[in-house]
Amino acid sequence: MNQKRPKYMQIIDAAVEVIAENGYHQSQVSKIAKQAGVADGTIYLYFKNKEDILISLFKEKMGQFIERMEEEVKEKTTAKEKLALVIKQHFTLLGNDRHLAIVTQLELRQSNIKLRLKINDILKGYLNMLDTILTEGIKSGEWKDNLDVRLARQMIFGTIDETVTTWVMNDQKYDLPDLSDKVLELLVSGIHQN
Amino acid sequence: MNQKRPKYMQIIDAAVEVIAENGYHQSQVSKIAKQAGVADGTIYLYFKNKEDILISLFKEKMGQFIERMEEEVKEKTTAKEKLALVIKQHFTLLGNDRHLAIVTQLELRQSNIKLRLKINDILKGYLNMLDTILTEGIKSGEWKDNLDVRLARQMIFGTIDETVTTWVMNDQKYDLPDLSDKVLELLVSGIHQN
Amino acid sequence: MNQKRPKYMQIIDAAVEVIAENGYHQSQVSKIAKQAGVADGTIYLYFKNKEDILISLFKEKMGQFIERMEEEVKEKTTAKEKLALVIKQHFTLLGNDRHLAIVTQLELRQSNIKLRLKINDILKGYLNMLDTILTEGIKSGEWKDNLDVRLARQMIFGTIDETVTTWVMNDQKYDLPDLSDKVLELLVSGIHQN
Amino acid sequence: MNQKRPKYMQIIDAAVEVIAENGYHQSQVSKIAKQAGVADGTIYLYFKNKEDILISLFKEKMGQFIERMEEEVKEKTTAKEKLALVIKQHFTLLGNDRHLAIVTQLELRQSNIKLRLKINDILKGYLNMLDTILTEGIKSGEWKDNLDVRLARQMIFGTIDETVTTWVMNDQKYDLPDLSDKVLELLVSGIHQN
DNA sequence: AATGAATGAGGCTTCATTCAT
DNA sequence: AATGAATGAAGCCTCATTCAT
Repeated sequence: MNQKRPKYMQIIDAAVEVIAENGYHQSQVSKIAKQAGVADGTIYLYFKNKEDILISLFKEKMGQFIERMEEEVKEKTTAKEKLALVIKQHFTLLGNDRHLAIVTQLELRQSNIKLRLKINDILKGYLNMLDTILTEGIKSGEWKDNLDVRLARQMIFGTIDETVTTWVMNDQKYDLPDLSDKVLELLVSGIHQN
Repeated sequence: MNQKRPKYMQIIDAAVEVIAENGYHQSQVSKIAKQAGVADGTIYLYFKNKEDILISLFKEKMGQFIERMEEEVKEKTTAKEKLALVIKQHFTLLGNDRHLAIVTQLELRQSNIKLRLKINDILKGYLNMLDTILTEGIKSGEWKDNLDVRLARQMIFGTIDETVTTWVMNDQKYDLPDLSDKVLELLVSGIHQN
Repeated sequence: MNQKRPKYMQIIDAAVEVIAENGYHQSQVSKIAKQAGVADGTIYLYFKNKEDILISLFKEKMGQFIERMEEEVKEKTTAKEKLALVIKQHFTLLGNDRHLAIVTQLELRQSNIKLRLKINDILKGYLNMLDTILTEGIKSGEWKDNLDVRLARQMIFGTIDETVTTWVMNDQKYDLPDLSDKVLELLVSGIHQN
Repeated sequence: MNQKRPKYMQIIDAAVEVIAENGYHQSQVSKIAKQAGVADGTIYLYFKNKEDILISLFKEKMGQFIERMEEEVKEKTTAKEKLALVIKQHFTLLGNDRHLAIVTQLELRQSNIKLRLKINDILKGYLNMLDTILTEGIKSGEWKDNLDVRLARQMIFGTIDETVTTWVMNDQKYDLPDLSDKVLELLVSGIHQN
């Protein structure tokens, strides 16, 4: 589909760039069209409306990322290895694409609730994957057997998300993937001595 | 001051209610004024502009909360007790005020970057408090001595924040303060067996 | 009246100063009240509304000036002497009071048509005086006997007014009363050789 | 350009009409758009903001007039003939377009100082032309050789302007171009006998 | 499939005026 | 006579979307 309709991805990539550079509220459709090298009206041949651009953007960028990761996770055996992979990949994806990181961590969150609920739907796959890893780890005896999976998943996702956001807000001064091991260790062992 | 200028808090409370019920982008100044029972122009006797209402809202509600908590934290002795208090209080404040929770977790995040940076400034006090608790716990031997304080703080804040947001997005179906102990335990001991 | 109600002139003088320094559209009633050292509401004990301040301002400042000049003109004998006096006095009044000059030449003209018609009413006395001087000069043989009094008056007033306005717009760099003789000569003899 | 962008002149002409009929402060953008038969937003495809409409209005109407007159003046030989042409044309332009006369003499003067300074810039061409005519007349011996050019120009412009304004304020009861000869004679010979 | 000129709804803020004290 | 907190009407401009070409 993308090859047959090359302008589709062209517009999405333009949107990421424009939003990252101008901010969500300064990213008018006309600006995205200009950056994509198409007319304003052309946008509406590929997307229903502006919101659809943003949802599609998230779906394309994160959806593909999640699918790919689900594949790779299968190749790991222990739950800890799987969790390590998720963290590493998450940090690597955004650590290598500053524009995408700015858009997902800061700009896209300025959208209205309706859009954010749709974004959450896309994230469901990610969260389900975390749940699976957690459930497997409990079964295998790696994790506590009385672990509250939902809370644990919120801790994992909340920690990853907050770590990326802080990194973005600090102007990406340090290397994000470098933090993977320490974050994994924190999530697995907590902060206490021993 | 608030007693001498009753309309100040009156407007802020109205803003919380209006934003929680109508959403950030559907909360016109005129709507807030009507809810507060004052004329539109009266708003501008107490606030510089619309953005100032939102910053003041966050400052009053969260700022006071943070100050109060800093006092209470001093009365606890161990770092774990202090962390337990913070989590409990945080969940209790927002768990008891659904409107405020909606506003802080969902609506206020739709504001522009400039406003969010000002909100972050107010949150600094909270984050500093967490850092202090972490540093003390390291000194006292409660926490790992090689703990990365910044990452640990991001885990704690990210977990608390994500837990509240999930609770809000699930229409507050369950009791938030009830989760305090489990969340504390997760943060302290991690997810692994033993 | 002015001595019994000292705040009346106090407010008018404040208005001149505020308008000269801030411009017509930046001269809010509250600013004038503050400059006059009275409360906003007090203004309305002395003036019907904001427009009334401006009309009164012009009436007091120009009205008195016109009356005084009408007296002084009587003491002169020839029409040319009378015209010379008018020009000299006009230039001197405004040349010595830069604030008043700014207000009458620039700021007050930004008022709406209704106000300007009222200002024109006050100027009637001035224009009538010019008409009288012109009529007398024709009778005495000083001026052309086929002189169109209305046109001649428009030339005289237009020239004086334009001269003052240009002086104000040039930041009052040169001395205005110094120009009196040359302006008189131009009006009397025109620009042609001989 | 005007033929290729017909809406540009359409909007300017609408602005003249609306301002002449409703007054400067009652001429909302929406009213001008309605009169021009376009949507409000269309205004902003052709003008930066409301002020820009007014500046453009003056530039188009007076600017073109000045340019045309500069051409025609060249065809006259004596300074007096040139001055006669200027007066005649000025009176004819505004005498034939009552709406434009109302706008330039009354309404546009209510604009703020910033706008009026821009209008003055456009008038510079006109004033320079007067200066040139005066300088040439001095050289040719038509005018006094000790003539103060600046003052003479202020007399000429002030007289023309005041004559038009009086005509407008008197509801254009008499014929303006008819006054040209008498005004010329006054400016050239002054008011005195012989 | 592509264009881009045209549309028109919608809200923050100012400030002259009032009136209870 | 004096205060000053409160009122509330009113308009410029942006930008997502459409549609004739």
